[in-house]
Amino acid sequence: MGRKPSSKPTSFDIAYLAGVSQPTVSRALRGSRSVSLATRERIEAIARELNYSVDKNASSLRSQRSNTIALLFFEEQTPDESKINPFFLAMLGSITRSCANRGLDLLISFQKMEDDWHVRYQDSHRADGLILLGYGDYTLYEKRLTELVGHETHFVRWGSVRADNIGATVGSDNVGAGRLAGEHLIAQGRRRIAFLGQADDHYPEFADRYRGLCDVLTEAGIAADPALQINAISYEDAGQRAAEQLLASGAAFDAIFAASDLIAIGALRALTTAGRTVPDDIAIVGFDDQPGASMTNPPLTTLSQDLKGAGELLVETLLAQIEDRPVSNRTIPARLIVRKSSCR
Amino acid sequence: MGRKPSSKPTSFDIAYLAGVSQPTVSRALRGSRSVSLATRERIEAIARELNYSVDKNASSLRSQRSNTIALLFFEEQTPDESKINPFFLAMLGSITRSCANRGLDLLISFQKMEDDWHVRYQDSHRADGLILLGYGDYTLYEKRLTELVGHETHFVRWGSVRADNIGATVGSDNVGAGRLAGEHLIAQGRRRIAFLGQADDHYPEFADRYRGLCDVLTEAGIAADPALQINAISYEDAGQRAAEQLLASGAAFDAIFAASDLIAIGALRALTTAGRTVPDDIAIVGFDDQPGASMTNPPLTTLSQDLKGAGELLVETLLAQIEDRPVSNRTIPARLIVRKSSCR
DNA sequence: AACAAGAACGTATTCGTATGCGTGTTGTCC
DNA sequence: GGACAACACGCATACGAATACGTTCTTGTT
Repeated sequence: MGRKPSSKPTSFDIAYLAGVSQPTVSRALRGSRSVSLATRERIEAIARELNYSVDKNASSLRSQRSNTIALLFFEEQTPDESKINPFFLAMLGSITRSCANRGLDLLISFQKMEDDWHVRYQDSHRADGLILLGYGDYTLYEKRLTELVGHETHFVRWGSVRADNIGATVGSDNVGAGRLAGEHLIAQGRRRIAFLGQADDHYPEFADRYRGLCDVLTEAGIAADPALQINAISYEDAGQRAAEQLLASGAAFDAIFAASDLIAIGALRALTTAGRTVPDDIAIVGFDDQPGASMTNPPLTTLSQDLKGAGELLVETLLAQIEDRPVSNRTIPARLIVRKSSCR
Repeated sequence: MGRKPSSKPTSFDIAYLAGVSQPTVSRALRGSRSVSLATRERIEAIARELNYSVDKNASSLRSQRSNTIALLFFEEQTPDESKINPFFLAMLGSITRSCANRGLDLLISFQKMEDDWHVRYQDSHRADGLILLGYGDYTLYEKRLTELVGHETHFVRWGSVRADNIGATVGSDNVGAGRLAGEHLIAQGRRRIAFLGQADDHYPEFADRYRGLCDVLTEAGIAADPALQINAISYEDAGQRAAEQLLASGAAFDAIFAASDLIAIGALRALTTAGRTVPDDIAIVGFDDQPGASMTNPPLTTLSQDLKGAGELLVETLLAQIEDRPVSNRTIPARLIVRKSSCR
């Protein structure tokens, strides 16, 4: 049995004071059924009084479980600025909340892909698994992801959910969201709907949104016109340039579905500059409902992704993987937020 | 000596392969001078080949050092949304970078103050120290901070740097920044400069900015008019209301120094609505240089805080405290960004 | 009454690394 | 040539909690 309760109390100190052995303290505090209620309550009282807290390192070492997950951001852009995508920041909030609710610690890093994540986080037992948040060209990362799988690293990523994905994926139902946008615009009497955003495999989420739009157009008996799809990555300038390009092409259109709010805002500026009015001449629908979307002129109709649900699902999926429960990819429905920019 | 190199290699496996003892491996990998160069290189080669990585838990347990710091956000507002202050998000980026450079892990949490931080993070040896980022009424937190000091918790906070602060503090030179704003406006020929922002002890950073302005006015032989100071917390509506109040008061003024960009943007809107032109009638200077400050109409003159330096200094100060080196409060100079809103 | 089963613990050991202390070997200087 | 220091390691153990495996009482069963 331990002796004098020194500076930082250990489970031995508690054991001594409670007149039991150290393992009993450990069991009691973890709520094991094999400790009598009376003993447990006595131990808990002493622990509370001493302000005892389990040593995380000792606990993790013995149990081989850190109850910590690592959140890794990877973006290709970001020259050297700490200009983080606002969408992921909101996601960050939602993930921290989910973790806190489950008693998990959260490590974060914005390190580039060059590093050996599995070594740094999982092999060193810092974290039990990884959540990957990225944006941009996914094909660049496939090699890396394959490596992670090879090392039996637990991870979940946010992105476009497809059957052939490497690793577990959670993402918005981008196709469904594209449909919502299309249906709404058609209901508003629009027929010539342009899409501003990359539509190739390098940006699968954007491509999915475009596909949803095309599906709905086809079902409504409207042919999707490839001339109305203009590439744009998710920045205002890109949106502005894309809209200018669309205007310059001379193609007729009465609506724009932008793959992100930033693109939409850029397009809005280009249209206004060109003398087109929104929503009278052209309806616009954005994507993300980012702060500021409601403050444009006119306020932007957009699609809101369920970030709270996303964080929850990411953590839940990762946990399932860590605990060897069956894991499946999951999508989360998006919600249409109707504002002035799409309604005459 | 250890035996068969099993799944996850340990220092024993390496020791066995290198024909040395485990402690020698430990020392070699930590770069101890008491291991010969030849031996160290041999060990390093084997470690690399086995993809060995030191077990963080075992290491931290033995050395009583986690090489991890915890970043805690606390805001009073935030209904339940994950609406994080953009300024702190930028700070987050800068802090993660500093930590990465020093090989530190970063834990983050948005938990409210109710929790026992010192217990959760330091007493459990999750982290060696805490960085506190907050906004709003500091007086609310003093009790808590005193508690942290009482528990000998290592922490640094971001905020107004004053001699009587509880705990180590790092912050912008708000007084100096206020002076910069004042000097600039006076140089532009302005004489009646209003200040929009709280100026009481509950928002010491704002109060400091106001004081810098007042100092410079006094030195220029201009009496600071208390009627030109209107309270406002850091939101657009607050800024708008404050400006409306100022207009309604009938007080003459030819410039506004807003305690934050959000306040400035709100004020800008109020002025425009009231038919005043910026910068011809009224010059405006904001604070923070937040993304979007350059996109207002006219673009906003503002003060930019050195976030990169801030993250660096926060981490450095915390580390000094952890390692028992002398710690002193530090301020960081702000930089004036001149744009159209303040120049005729 | 004898025995099985379970409750409620204790004992010994384990997780993987870091560190205090001791030891053999070499070199060197007078 | 002997003494002493520096070097390069090994040995034993500590860090603090979790866990495999017994052991001791109860209690119930037939």
